[in-house]
Amino acid sequence: MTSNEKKAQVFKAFCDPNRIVILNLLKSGEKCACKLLEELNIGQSTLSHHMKILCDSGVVTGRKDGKWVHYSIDQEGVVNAKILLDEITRINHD
Amino acid sequence: MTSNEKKAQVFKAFCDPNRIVILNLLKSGEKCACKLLEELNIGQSTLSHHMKILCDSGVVTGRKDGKWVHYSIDQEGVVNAKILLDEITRINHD
DNA sequence: AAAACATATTGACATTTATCGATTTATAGT
DNA sequence: ACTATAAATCGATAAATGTCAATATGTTTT
Repeated sequence: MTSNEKKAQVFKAFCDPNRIVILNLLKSGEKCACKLLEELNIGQSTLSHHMKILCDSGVVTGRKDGKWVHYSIDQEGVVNAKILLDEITRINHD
Repeated sequence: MTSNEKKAQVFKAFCDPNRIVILNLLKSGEKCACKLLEELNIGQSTLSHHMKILCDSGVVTGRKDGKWVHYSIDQEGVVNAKILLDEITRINHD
């Protein structure tokens, strides 16, 4: 994967409405997939698919605990996304 | 378009490698489409498609000047994207 | 060991997106 | 008016994405 593909991957976290809803649910703290599933009108496999994209972006992490996976917003990943956004859009003053 | 669809639309600007390249070219200042086209290995209609997505996101603006359109990074749109990113990822401490 | 539960993976399908070439629209220069 | 140039739009196609139902994997409980 090229450097630009990696950067693009980070922002895929934010370019689907369902993932925005999921992130919004995670703002109030860690939640397991089954809890997220209750609040969304999507199937279980679809949720799993979105969680994979969110984790791949680095913005969310999953903590496995027995049969549950508890997902939360990863502040390190968020900072990374913010730095990236800044780099991508900062004007050069040479 | 729902509120979340609008938010998602903003980040579409950043989730394609070619658009990251385009933004990178615009960091050094305003450029017309024909200049961008020289530096990219894509067809003219494809570039036009990407410029539409970038403009729709608010992160880029086009200034028409005769037969040219000069594109540049729109700082107001950038600030909007940064605020959105912050809102979407900020943890609630209640 | 068997049943129940949480999550991931697979396969299928529909929608969206990226891409191109051709055409159209608008502007500039001759 | 004609020609050339810049950019947008259109139509087609291929690739990627979102979605579901079914199945598989791993864990807990009985």
